[in-house]
Amino acid sequence: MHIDLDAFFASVEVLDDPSLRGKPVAVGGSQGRGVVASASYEARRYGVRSAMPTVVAMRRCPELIVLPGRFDRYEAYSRRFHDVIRDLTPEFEPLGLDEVFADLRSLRRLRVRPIEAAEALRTRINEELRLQCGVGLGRNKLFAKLASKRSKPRVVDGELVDGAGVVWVSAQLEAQWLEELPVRALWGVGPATAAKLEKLGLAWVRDLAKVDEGTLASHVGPSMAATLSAFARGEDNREVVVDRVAKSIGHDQTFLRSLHGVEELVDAARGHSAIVARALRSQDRVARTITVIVRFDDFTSVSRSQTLAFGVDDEFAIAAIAEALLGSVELHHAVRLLAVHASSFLERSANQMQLTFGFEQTSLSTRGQAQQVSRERQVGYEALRDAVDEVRNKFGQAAVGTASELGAAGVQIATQRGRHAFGPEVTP
DNA sequence: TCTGGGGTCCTAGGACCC
DNA sequence: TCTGGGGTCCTAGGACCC
Repeated sequence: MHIDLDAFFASVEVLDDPSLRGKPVAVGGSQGRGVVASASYEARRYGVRSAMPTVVAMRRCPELIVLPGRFDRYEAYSRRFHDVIRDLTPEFEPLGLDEVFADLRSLRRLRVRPIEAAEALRTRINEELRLQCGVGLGRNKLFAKLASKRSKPRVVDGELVDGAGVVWVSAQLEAQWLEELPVRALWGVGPATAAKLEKLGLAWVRDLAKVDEGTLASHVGPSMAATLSAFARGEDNREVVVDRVAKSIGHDQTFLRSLHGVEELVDAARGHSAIVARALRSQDRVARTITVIVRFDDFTSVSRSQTLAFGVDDEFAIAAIAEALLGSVELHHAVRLLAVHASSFLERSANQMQLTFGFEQTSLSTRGQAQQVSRERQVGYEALRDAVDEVRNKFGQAAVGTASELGAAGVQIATQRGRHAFGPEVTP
């Protein structure tokens, strides 16, 4: 079973502000370089779509209401969504905040009928969460996902047409879809792969079934070839994976105005590092690999990464590594995006060594050789940092922070009542 | 019209070990 | 004197998903 919430972010915004109901609403970046993350069906009638630049969306629909997005709210709704699924079965796998795959095989002996379970689920999601959703039932992930897509409302000639809500894929329907769907409809086939297949004269799923896997592999690689050949036969052996654990954590930011020079980048990287470090600590994990990604104004990107022998979860340590990595990037253009990612996780308790205070003076040429830091000083620092984490968890991210995260403009403390600014002469 | 931010997975080359 | 094959790990880049 695949369940997909309709226009999720936009729908949550409408629930929280009923005056938006019936209006074209989009969630996404409203400023210069933003894109649409989610659009209400009213907005879709104008041709507004996810991933569309907001300026384009505004052109198509001048009265579009663009909201910045409140991910805490979406996460809260997502948890409630998962709670409802969990009542049916614990065997489910979320994909992002608004979709899940559920494995219904173990429900057979309980004599739960999939169609009835799907209908009941839809009713509960509608009544308890006040959200709409589509449900697909199929023999594997491939068909379940295609089915949930078919179950949804859609825009035809600018008019909204209701979906069936639940779609079950019969053997006949399987055959029909394999016959009539374009390759682009398949999971894993995006613009690049579709273009390659197009060149081979393979525009339809039925075409894939005729070409041998080896030929396919020489054009799209062995893994993709195997997947596509299987899909073309209606086969998909992907399991529903319960309790997937993240393999990387990162923070990407596209700047309103592009950055110039390594100093501006290093400044920005401090903020990124703090966000990544906080996420790491909240999950009691440390990362051995730190990656920076730089995207230039011409949209080319470069990445640099370094793997250490031990893990880090400290903003200063991560920022120091990021800074060294950024130093090896040739800045031939202005930079529109900077990302800092952490991967190769270890449990915090399994970590051999912690790298924290004082690392910023360490030359990275020593590659993983931590500067000797007095144990006392390190323990004191970690206690301080953990206390800061606690304050933030209780009172919000803006409650307390370091000056370096805020940049050269000085220390600013945001409160719910107002904003107090202190000049750069203040010593934090 | 001009391209987000959170992720996953794959590929290819190189270093290194046995 | 020149060179194998199996394997792991790391780095960089790219495609894709929501």
